[in-house]
Amino acid sequence: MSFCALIILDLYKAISPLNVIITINYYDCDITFPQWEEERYTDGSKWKFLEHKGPVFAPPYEPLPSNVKFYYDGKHMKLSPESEEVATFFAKMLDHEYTTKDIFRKNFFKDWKKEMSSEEKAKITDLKKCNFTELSDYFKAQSEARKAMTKEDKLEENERMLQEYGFCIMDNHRERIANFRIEPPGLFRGRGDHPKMGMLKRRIRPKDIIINCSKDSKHPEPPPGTKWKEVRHDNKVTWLVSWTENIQGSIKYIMLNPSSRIKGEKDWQKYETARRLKKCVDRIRTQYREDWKSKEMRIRQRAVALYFIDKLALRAGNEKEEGETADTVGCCSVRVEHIKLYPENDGQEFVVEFDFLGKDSIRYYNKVPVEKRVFKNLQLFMENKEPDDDLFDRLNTSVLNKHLQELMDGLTAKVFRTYNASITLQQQLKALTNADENVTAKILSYNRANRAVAILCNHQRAPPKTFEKSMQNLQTKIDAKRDQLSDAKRELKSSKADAKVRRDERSKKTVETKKKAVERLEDQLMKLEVQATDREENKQIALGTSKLNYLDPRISVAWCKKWGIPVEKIYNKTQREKFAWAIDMAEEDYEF
DNA sequence: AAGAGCACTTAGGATCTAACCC
DNA sequence: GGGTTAGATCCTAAGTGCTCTT
Repeated sequence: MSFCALIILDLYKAISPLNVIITINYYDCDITFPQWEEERYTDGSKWKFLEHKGPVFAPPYEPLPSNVKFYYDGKHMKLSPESEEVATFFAKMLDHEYTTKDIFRKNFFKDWKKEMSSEEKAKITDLKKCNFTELSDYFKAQSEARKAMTKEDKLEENERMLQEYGFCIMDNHRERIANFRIEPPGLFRGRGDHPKMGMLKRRIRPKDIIINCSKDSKHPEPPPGTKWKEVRHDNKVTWLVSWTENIQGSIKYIMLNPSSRIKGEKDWQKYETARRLKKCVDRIRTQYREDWKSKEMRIRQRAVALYFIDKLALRAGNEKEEGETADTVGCCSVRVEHIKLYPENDGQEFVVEFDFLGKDSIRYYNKVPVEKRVFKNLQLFMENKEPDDDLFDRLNTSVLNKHLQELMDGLTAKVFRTYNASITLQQQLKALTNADENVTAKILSYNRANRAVAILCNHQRAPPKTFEKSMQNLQTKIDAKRDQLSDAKRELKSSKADAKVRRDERSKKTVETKKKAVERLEDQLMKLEVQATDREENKQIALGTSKLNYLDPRISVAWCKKWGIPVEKIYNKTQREKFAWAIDMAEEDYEF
């Protein structure tokens, strides 16, 4: 490398940590472009050039073959294609609990009727009298048939679509698109107790679609005989395609993959903000503790809420429109009914019990001892309130974030979650990693550190359906391995005795072989045992979310380098692509 | 200040695929 | 080589937080 190139590269490093990705992509890109400068935009624009092929629409509806029949009140009934399609959506979900729920059925039936012809509407008046079983069986058979399809056929089709629609050109790079397929029509499945479950999610047509690309690009053509809603050239946003969804009226987007420059840079920035919080978190903590004593109610509420956000990694808790979504809360929207105060509980003083549904209707349950001042404040906030009143009636997320912004540039409630997650990982890794242990044991330590974060952030999962069985299977394997090991040890012993008597090369060799066998078995047994521990501890905990969204990847990369663990053991291929910037940047001494 | 709209990140479950076991 | 299982990937809902409007 020439001296000049070195300087440029170095400069690059100062500007962007992503230089290597940029370089790699540069060579990967098979289209030549005017070489405008790689730079961080300072005017809020996100790109200069953007070209893509537009979205892939859901396949059109294929009417049922005539031998697959729908029955109403025991009698065969031929449905119009429009209402038949909606009927198939219900039929496909027949095995799901959803279809037994009152709200789901009510919403579905209401929307279904809108699609029916007037004759159908007159006839079909009771969902209970509808028999979808032939439809359901037909789709089950179809999915079996698809499974039987050769791997090659499926793969080829997918690969072709990916190559054609899965990439775009943004500035100088060919980038992967995250979701280039438009969501197919179907029945809306909200999470938890959602008031809109079962409603018809309508089919998206070209005239619903807004295309975003640069003026000087070749913009995608709509399917023959159709038109886009709009083609715009807004480089202040990162999305390529958008449409408005009919259930909540919100906008959906097609955006780039996490491996893209634009997402990677944002991700890196997020962790840099969290690191800046690290530098001033002591000051902020001192300040909110001081504010617990404030004369002003709103300041006390703000300070207590912030304490929870910091200590318990709660989400901010924006207000939600009633009746539009499931009833879930975060910190600022917690209600009196969601907490219980115990002046004394299990030998601890000033215990607060939290019990509420958070994001995705995941239950947050926690009993925590708090400072006396916090406790007294909570009592005060709850005075003369009904159970369904807001605990923090003088606070909302925008008030809180405005305050945080004054404490540190770029500080918002969610930065605390990122900060506390990452700092916890770093501390736990330090505490749990044992230099003398082997790679397997170290990885268990890593997973335990990861788990501590997942617990902090309340990342739960439903225990896998086959959990008990798979634990049993593993235990059987462990038992078998133990037996093998004791056999091998016995053989080793006897071969040693044998060698002592014979004193020849051949029996010495046998001893060596047997020794190797014992070692191998010991190693295998240990791996199985570690696996069992890991799996048991992970039963209801999801590690993925924190790994992907909250843990500064440079901490993990540095840990791998420090202990000689291949990074592949921690991050799979997709994750390595997403965190390429960190893998490139972080040295073993990296400190969050 | 409240509310709506928009853009973006975060989330768990469903589905697919590859690895493993007999 | 066929069935099972674990892990990867896909899907899209559900959050956060900012800006613009009233």
